[in-house]
Amino acid sequence: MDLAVIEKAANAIADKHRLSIIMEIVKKGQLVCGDVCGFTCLSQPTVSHHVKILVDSGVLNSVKNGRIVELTLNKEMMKQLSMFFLQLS
Amino acid sequence: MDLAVIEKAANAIADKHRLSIIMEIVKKGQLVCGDVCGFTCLSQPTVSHHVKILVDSGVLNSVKNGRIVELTLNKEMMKQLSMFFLQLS
DNA sequence: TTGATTTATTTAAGTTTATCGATATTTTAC
DNA sequence: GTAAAATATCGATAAACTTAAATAAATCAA
Repeated sequence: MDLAVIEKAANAIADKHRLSIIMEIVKKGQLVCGDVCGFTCLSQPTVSHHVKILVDSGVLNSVKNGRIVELTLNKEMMKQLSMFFLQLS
Repeated sequence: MDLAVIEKAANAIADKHRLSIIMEIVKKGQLVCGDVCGFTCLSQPTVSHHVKILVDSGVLNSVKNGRIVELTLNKEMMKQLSMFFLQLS
């Protein structure tokens, strides 16, 4: 378990807007970037910025499909995080 | 599961120095603030600042014992975090 | 009580992050 | 090829964070 991975993932999660993106993906299964502008009050460049942080950290998976980007949760990362905190508890 | 709790805990964890404080406590069982100045290269006020963030977020427990502050891991919080990510995986 | 020790607070500088308007890039539709 | 749509990048600004020096507060020891 690489601590740098944990640190980066924690940083991605440690934001109100990014957490709400995660929870919306959990609810819907997947999202495209444009959806995020809808349920948050953020501009498109700001959404793009937050999505980049989530994807770069490994919290979200992104698949480019034509001109849209489909976002899903990286469940493998969720499992790793769960195991990490389980070991600490 | 309150998302604000998750956000605050994630923020506390999302820092190299704070993560190393956590891991040192895991290894040793407990620490006093002064110890942290030893194994990190941080000044005493900086350590105090980081410890405050960790305690305020609920990641660490602190017990004042005379003039020293004993720090332990809040395992209940670790359990909550583990469960949160387990549900997402 | 005086001096030493441990932690907290204040303040300020430097760095990073969040935000959005403007613009660019990529892809689709016509 | 042109226009529209989805996302990314750039540039600027404001807010937040990290850090440490200086200082304060609390407690212990002699």
